Amino acid sequence: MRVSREKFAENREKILAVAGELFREKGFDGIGVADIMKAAGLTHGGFYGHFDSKDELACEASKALVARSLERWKQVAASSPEQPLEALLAHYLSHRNVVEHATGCVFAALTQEVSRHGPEMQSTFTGGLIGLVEVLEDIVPGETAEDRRRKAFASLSAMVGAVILARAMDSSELSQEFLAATRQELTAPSDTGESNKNEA
Amino acid sequence: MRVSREKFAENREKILAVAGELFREKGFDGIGVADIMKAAGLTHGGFYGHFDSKDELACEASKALVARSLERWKQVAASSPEQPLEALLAHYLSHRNVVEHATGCVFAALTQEVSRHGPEMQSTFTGGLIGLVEVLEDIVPGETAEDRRRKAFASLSAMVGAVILARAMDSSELSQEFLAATRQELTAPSDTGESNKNEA
DNA sequence: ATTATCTATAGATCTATAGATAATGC
DNA sequence: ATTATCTATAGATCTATAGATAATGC
Repeated sequence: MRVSREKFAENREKILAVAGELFREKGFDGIGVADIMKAAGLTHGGFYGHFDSKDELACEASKALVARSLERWKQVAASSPEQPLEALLAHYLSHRNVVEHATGCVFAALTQEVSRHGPEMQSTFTGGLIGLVEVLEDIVPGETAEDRRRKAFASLSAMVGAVILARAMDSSELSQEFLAATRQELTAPSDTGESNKNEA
Repeated sequence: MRVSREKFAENREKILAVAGELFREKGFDGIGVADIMKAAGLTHGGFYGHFDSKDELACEASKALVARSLERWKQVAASSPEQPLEALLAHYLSHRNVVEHATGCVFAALTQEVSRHGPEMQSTFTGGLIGLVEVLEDIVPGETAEDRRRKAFASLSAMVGAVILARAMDSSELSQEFLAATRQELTAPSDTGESNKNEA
């Protein structure tokens, strides 16, 4: 029954990968250790050779997901040097990210549970989200660094918020409306009433 | 042990009120029927005289919270006829709404769990969120109804997103930055690069 | 010999129910 | 007599552990 040292490391990664999907799909409380191990092709008892507790798994899986998400954002932004913001909005505010919970954005799936967990998980999410803000700071328009930082925080709020609200809709038309409206406002905002007062 | 018909109705309301707070604080899966009843000053077994199941309670409590939230938004907007949007942003993007989960916005607390529940709860949240969009449609700036509807969807995404992300931060300075940036961008957006090209 | 996994289970927790209890309301 | 609540518990589920098993690696 024992496996090689290499296979052991592979099994750990498999558990982390499967847990990352199941946590995003069902929430930290919505899936048990036994079912995660079964999905990884292992038995329940073997879990505790890899992790001390379910909470440790939740922290490790979150770290991996947050790191991967940040890498992905940097890739997408770098892949379109002409229009990095537009590329990121198209990537993030997508139908796929609304319906595919298990493989979609970790922040859109699990952020509301973070404050109910320990400080380690909160630290992971804080670092990841500020990382995304820093990606946005370099690509949002704005004359001063202060303008861009403010716009980065507000844009990230709108992006994650739009996907979370789109996921709560019971109609795909309404989901799409959250995505399209946010995408458009973050690229070419309509009149704000603060300037260009050329109303009828 | 039996109580009057009037007290029975009072007890039901008490259960709904206590459940509304505990669900928002700990999530639907984070609190049990026994603890909800204890918090309401009743015993576990008595619960099933009021509701058929925990899921029915979750639906009823959500309906009440969503309805109350919508009422509150209308009140706040109506209370400042001169600057209804500014009043709503100040009300919603507040420190209180970040730290007081049990009494704060139901959407900032529970929206991520909605898609894991049944269609009834999804319908409740959909109706509530579209109600908030309609409140915003009447008070956001914009020349056409289409502009305002788009801005309403995008603004709601940003508002709810900002509170959710602020709640995940492990530093109150960063929480505040999400709130302040979103509030400012939704009232007086900075340069977008699409117009007013007066850069250095 | 060491160790990664498996089988089996302890102990805790959770939803829901059954039957008893006692106060209400016809 | 009806019924709202209480006590007690059944049955399911979940985390974590103990001890057995068998393959690896010194």
